Amino acid sequence: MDPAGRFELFYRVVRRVPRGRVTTYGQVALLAGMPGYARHVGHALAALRGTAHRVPWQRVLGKDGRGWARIAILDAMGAGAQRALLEREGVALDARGRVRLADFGWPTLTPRPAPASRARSRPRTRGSTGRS
DNA sequence: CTCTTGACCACTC
DNA sequence: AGAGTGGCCAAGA
Repeated sequence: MDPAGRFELFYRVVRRVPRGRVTTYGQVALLAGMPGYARHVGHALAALRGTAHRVPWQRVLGKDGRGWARIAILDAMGAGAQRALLEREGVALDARGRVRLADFGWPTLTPRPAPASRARSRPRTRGSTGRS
């Protein structure tokens, strides 16, 4: 398949993000069936700059902490543009530019109130190389 | 071809 | 809470 095919896989996932919602690079990679490839999602979206696309790239943020996401674009202008677009969609960003996934996250996560016992059970077991 | 950087993520100190 | 570290893989210099 053509090289762009792989990116298309990510784009397809991003396109599923409804307006007014946000997701994270890692989540996109996971939904695309390529866990651990969050970085590639970033590259794929970066490749969209200035090109004709219908990918809501602004709805993809970097994960910040447990239930928060944050704009990960290094370029100040790109980051500003993303923030503006998100606000226009109704996504409320914190003073620090963070978004609460519990409110705007996608897909809708199961509301998991922090249990009294610190049984975290390690949500991401990406220790394995995932190869072979 | 090697080295560096990157729109990442999670763990550790 | 902030900084450092390791890991993943791709693209650009």
